[in-house]
Amino acid sequence: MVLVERDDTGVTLHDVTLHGITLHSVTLHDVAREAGVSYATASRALNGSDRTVRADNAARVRDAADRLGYTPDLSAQATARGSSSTVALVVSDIDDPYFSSIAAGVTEAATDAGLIVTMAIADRSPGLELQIVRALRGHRPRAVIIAGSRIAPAASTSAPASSASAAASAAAASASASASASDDDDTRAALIAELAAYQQAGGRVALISQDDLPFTTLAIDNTGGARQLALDLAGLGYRRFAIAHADDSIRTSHDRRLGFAAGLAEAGLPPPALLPTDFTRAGGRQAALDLIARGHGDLELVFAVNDVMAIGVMTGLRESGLLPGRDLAVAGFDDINAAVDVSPALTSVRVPLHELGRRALASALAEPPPHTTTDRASAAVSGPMSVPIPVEVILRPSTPTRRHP
Amino acid sequence: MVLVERDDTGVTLHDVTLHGITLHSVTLHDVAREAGVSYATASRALNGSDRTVRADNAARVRDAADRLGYTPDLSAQATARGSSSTVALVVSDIDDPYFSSIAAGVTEAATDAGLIVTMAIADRSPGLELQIVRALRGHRPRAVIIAGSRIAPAASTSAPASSASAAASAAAASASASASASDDDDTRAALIAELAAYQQAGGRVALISQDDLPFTTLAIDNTGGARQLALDLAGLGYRRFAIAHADDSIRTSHDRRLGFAAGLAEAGLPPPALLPTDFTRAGGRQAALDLIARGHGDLELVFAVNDVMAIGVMTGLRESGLLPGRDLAVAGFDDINAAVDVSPALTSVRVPLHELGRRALASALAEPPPHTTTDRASAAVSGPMSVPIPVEVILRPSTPTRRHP
DNA sequence: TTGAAAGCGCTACCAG
DNA sequence: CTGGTAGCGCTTTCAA
Repeated sequence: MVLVERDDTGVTLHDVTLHGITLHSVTLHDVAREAGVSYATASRALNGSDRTVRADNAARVRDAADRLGYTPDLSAQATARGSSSTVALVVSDIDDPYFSSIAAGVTEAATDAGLIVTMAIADRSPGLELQIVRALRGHRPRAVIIAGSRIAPAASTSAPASSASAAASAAAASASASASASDDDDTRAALIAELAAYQQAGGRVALISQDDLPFTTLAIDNTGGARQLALDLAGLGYRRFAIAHADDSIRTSHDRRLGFAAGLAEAGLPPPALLPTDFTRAGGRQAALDLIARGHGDLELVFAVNDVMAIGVMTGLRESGLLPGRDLAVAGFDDINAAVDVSPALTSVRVPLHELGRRALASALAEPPPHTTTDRASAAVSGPMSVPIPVEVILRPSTPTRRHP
Repeated sequence: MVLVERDDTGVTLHDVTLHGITLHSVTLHDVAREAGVSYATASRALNGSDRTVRADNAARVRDAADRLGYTPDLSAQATARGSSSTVALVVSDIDDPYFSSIAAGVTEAATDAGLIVTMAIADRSPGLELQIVRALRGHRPRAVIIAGSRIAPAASTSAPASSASAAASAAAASASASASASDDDDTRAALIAELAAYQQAGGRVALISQDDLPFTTLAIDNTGGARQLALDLAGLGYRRFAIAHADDSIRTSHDRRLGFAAGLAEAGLPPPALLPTDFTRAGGRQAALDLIARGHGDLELVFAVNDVMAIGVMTGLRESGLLPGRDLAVAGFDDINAAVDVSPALTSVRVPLHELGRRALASALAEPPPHTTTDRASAAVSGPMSVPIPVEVILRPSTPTRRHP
């Protein structure tokens, strides 16, 4: 199966015939022979950590290496070393600007660290997410970063807002959330177990925006940001609000909704009307359509718990013949790139998505090892840390200063 | 370094102490012992291709495997098999909706094929792209998909349109393109060599929208789409056009520009004014600002060679006090998700990005092996194929039907 | 500082 | 159909 043929230049080629395909590549062996040193020395010169190779030998090896076009086989390195040079990134939906910005940050940081990222898409399903994390184990990644879990599976999504009044729908949302609670809890427990095992095996994990799991988490200040937004909007003169939000099983939605309500209360304003819907652009649009269809009364502003929804709201408003910003103000959360592309530009709460990605990787890598051979207790001592990610309100034309009549 | 300890359940744990970190994982060895069969049999039962394991044995092995929580070490598998289970995806900028949609498609298809994708970001630099492809080799991916190369490096980007008249700038753009041509050519040649070597080694490659390289390519019908767009727009009553385009070294821009001009000619209309600028949102905005600043005369419509630029144009128009669609129509190309979020919704040429990603992976995987051991000539016979990707004009409110005065 | 050789976890050959 | 075993390409001890 393996035939080693030598040509006059001393270059050795390994031709591995496999399934009828001929692979062909330069190995460390070839480099060593070409450089006239041993296998071990070549290894040390090229990828060794404790560098104890004489300068001239090292040079000859490096020389031979790139004369031959040698690239270390990372898989082999990984098996030999017991740890790979990859990090795994799990996102709900790479086609969502929120996640693609995070992915950009993670990838950038990984590249800087000499790591390469493997990406998987959980499609907003905790079940799939769990499955992915399991499959990922096989790659023995140095770290796994999960962005955007804790999204209710499709089945448990709240009933469309169209079918009921705001108040009734909110109740329905809670009900459907508890209906699937036990399934969700199972998945959640399994994910925790999986991640814990992975961590035990030396892996690092960082979660983005899921402060309810016992792992290092980058916690976006959803509550504080929404609260501040409410306060700032009140300062602009707004008095009557509605919130387009998703099922409470989506922590992000839940926290932002509560934070916003808290800010309103703090400003001495009445509680907002609730517009329960999906956590998507379509959800936002539908919420707006329904709202206008049944009459929005004296409502002045709709806060959607994320920008994608807010953009949906703007679209829905327009389809209903209303001009966002003028007839009804709109605000979102996340400050995705598109926030400045819509018109009027969208007021939002800026989350440093790109930076968040960078820091997620950094935090994971910086995590203390699970335990050293000598000190098994240390792991328990330094528990999962929470990295707070501050956010910032960005006022834009979608919420113009309001002159009260 | 390796100590094997056996506990009463028969489970064996390998504790590998490395750099002071203790890894810990279940190997095939453990599974084999737990199931009471040989190593080889366990391997066959779990991941073998030619399945010749007695049913009861197979069952016992599977059983043991998930009792122990065994996951094959993919790196080890890859070294042993000589081929990995990953595909590499190189995109210019994952935070750009064009690429993130493609990435979603590739990832989806990869998951379906049981492959996992490693992603790298070339940051729109051919140099970086080359570097990445080189680094990727180490992972021995089954296939590499490159989306969006042939983007001029920052240094050779055309001069800002603001500094000159449209005509003069166009000349400048060509000039700067040729100025950096030799550097570009070097990089290009190196990339081709690298990819060819990779292919020789059994790898598959698919390129998206770079029909000038000798590899399987998914060729978006840029020329035809732009031509059809021009024709349709003419049908709507438009007569005087401008094109916001980028440096001609960016093939995509070049082809779309020429296709559009051809369509105009075909419709018996005068050639478009040229607005050379950057291939980005900022570029589009700047082009619009400059255009309005020096007076757009009787211009009726601006075609930007991609949606991101078109959205920039709309923003620039608004900043100049013009209403896109009413005062000046705007059209783009790509039909990214955001095209329907802006207002008025953007007329564009739909490129099936998600599907494109799926097909890119499929095409790469379907590629004939470079050559079999017996038939070295076959590779030359079945050269690189070009997979045409049809596009479709989508008319939206940013280009309302025009009544001529 | 170097070379020999024993691993890493797994696959695939060869006898039986 | 099964077990033994020689690889895969690399790292890292261990003596020299």
